[in-house]
Amino acid sequence: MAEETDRESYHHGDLRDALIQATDAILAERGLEGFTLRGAARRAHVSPAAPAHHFGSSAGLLTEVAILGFQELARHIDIEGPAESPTARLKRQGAGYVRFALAYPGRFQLMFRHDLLLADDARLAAASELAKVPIARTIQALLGRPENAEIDAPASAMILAAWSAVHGFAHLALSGKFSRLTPEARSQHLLDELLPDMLEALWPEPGR
Amino acid sequence: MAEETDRESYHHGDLRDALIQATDAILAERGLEGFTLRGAARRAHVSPAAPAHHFGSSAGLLTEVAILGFQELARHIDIEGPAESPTARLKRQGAGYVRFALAYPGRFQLMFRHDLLLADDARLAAASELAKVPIARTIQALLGRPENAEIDAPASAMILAAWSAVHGFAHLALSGKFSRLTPEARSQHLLDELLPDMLEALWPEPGR
DNA sequence: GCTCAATCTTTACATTGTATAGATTTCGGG
DNA sequence: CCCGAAATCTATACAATGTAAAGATTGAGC
Repeated sequence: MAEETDRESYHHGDLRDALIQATDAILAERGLEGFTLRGAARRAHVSPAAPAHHFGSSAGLLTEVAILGFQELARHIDIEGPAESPTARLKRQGAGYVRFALAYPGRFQLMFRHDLLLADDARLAAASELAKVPIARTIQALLGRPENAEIDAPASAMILAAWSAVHGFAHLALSGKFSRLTPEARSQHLLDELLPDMLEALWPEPGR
Repeated sequence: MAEETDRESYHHGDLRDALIQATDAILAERGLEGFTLRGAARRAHVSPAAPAHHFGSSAGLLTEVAILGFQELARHIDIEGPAESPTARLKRQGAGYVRFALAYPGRFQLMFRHDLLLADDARLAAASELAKVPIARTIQALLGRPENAEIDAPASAMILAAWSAVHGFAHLALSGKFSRLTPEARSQHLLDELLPDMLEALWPEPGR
């Protein structure tokens, strides 16, 4: 089975982007386990060694996809909503975090597999931090801090708590630890029942 | 480089257990990325195909190791301690969870990689549930429920919250998301500072 | 228009998981 | 005791993977 390289011109034109798109598509269709560097190259109609020139290695390509993933995650968290209490906002953001993880499990799992990524890539670290910003802002409001106040120790602990709780929930869900339900019904049940209940247990809404 | 199979007798004697031990040792020494089925076979001085007869596949062997991991995790959580408030006990158990993850990262990561395990193995599921029991017991006490009371919805939400928080913390730590510190100092800092602060933010100790 | 660097292919290699078939040993029933 | 069958392990083989090395092709700047 020869590698399909039926292309009109020798040069691809925009191989770098094509490989990133191909990888993202594979993650969506077959999950992280379904990804291989050669598979991505096939999908972009280039030879197995072509990706190396643009990304150095498999980890280089995956790092680019992970960066896009963190940016997309930030967008899922930072959704606009009605005027609401800080705790309600925190819950909506937490739901956004988990909704992203369940909707794009391949992307999400990749983003935290630092054995597959260029661990000390500055842009990756920056993108990762980016996703934390909206949560941090809400926590500050929840603690009654003024806008743009410095993040002190209690606030930082609370941010870590919120992040860990939703991340742990998402990761446990994707690891199959909540799976007594059918796969289709599960996502909705997780988002509509389990997650709100958990968040309510951690940050009770005053008017309840 | 031939596979080393210098053994006095044709049969190994206790290959099944030897392979489990070899795998666990590899996880400890080189992490989960360092594991290969052939490597485990080499370490047990048998041929590459020998494991298949005892475990069917790589996932079969790893599942056995994961089961042991969950049992060991349960032991790390269920440590005896001085008489204390339920919140204090919950924090000690949470610290046990995270301490296990940081001390045995290879094991811990494996336990939640259901792409590497026999996902619907009953014994694995049981071992996984086992680790949740001590936490559930403490939550019941924290909510003022009588001993051996049924777990109602609020309790279940709280258990999920505690589990998710410590699991998320551990997973984020192992994914390198807290890594501004040197690797040696990090574990202690995480366990002595960050984690207690986070748990204190979620379950404040009355006398503080 | 020429040169050179960028881009991509070809080929090759070590390594992996595991399927298949054969060798060796153990063990229980006559 | 012994002998056939089952259990256990080896040998061989194969398709796939990541990527290194060397060669082919193209485009961009002078």
